[in-house]
Amino acid sequence: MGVKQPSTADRRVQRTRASLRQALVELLAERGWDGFSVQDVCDRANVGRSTFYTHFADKEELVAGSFDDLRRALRAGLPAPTRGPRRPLAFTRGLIEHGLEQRRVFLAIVGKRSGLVVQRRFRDLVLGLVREDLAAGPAGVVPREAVVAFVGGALLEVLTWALEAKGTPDAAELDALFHRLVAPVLVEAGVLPGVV
Amino acid sequence: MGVKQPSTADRRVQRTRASLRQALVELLAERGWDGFSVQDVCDRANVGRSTFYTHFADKEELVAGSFDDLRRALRAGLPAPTRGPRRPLAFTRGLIEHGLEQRRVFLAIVGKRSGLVVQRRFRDLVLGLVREDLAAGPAGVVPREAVVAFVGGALLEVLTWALEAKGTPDAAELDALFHRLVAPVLVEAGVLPGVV
DNA sequence: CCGTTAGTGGACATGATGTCCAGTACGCGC
DNA sequence: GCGCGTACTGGACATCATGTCCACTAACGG
Repeated sequence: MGVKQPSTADRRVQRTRASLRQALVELLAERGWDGFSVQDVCDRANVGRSTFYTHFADKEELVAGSFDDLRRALRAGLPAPTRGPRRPLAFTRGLIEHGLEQRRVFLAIVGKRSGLVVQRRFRDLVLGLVREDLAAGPAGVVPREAVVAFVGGALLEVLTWALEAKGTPDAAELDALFHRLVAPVLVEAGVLPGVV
Repeated sequence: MGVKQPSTADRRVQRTRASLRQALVELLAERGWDGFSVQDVCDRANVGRSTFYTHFADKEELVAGSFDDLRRALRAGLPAPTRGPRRPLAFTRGLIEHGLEQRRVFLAIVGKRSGLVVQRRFRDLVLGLVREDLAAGPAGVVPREAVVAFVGGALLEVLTWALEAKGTPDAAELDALFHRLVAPVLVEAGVLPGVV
């Protein structure tokens, strides 16, 4: 899997990797996943192609790290756990904001010019966040994973819809819209205490 | 786009295309989208590779036809419009049944060994069916397309979850589960007349 | 300041794609 | 049935991206 022979400490290594990641994100936004080759990434990053392969096995392995960063950012941005009833799926606000800000990149991830690996990775990230969030709540009547799939899928597609929409939607409104639709689902699933 | 110079009437053409489609579906189920080349399809179908290109521009164009067939099958399988209130999203039953029957193929379409084109095409198919279905209902408070995205995404992921689950789920139960979760969404969106 | 480690760039093998063409065989209409 | 036309054959070609390898150079860190 990992081909990372170079010792992470070395400055040269850090600069090389940073350049490559940067170039990758730019090219992804500009041309879509299939729109550029490893050679292109190296050209833009000013890195020899053979160097690329001493760090990453392929484009996919390179992109993986960026997703880890994103995941960390989204988890970090959560509001402090206040007292009282926790608002479920609070992370959606950050996700939606981030998505609308970095619209070009997210469109490349989620849109029709994406690549399977990228899309799948993003989907796993979103489903993972939903899963973690719901894990905190009470067990419901419906299988937990079914609810995760239902809610995660809905979130993914609503976000995609918003990103592909013509105008620039408002993050707050969009988040409210999603929560309006998802709340009754959580109640029905018994995950959220609601009108019994 | 279409490279179909051969006249569709000719028997040779029909046999050739049928063989290719058949081989495609088999290979898709066996090896996943990236697991085989145009050459492989031709070998299995007993068709010259150059012949392939006189019919289709690439693997993607070949697979497109199969999806058209699937869409037609799913629309045809709907119950006759009985009097009284129409049950919304009735097509899900057929979709789920079909998916569980043809599990291997569907896993190849929806699973992690799929290809972007295939997944995207299937997603469009499902969202299209949802859109058509909801179009029949009353306009709601929430943007129609948002509801389509929400419901379609949820359906896609629940189906994926079921297909990837270890055991063999029951189609009827699964359909009931989905409808249980989706019903309150339709009510909230104002698409389904419910408890006001 | 020097030894170690990373980066360079070019060569090479591989494998898939898509195009083209001359020859063959098969279906269709007469 | 027969022959005309069209589809299929298969192999050659050009192209392109991948991934590996290696001898050489540069720069980091102790």
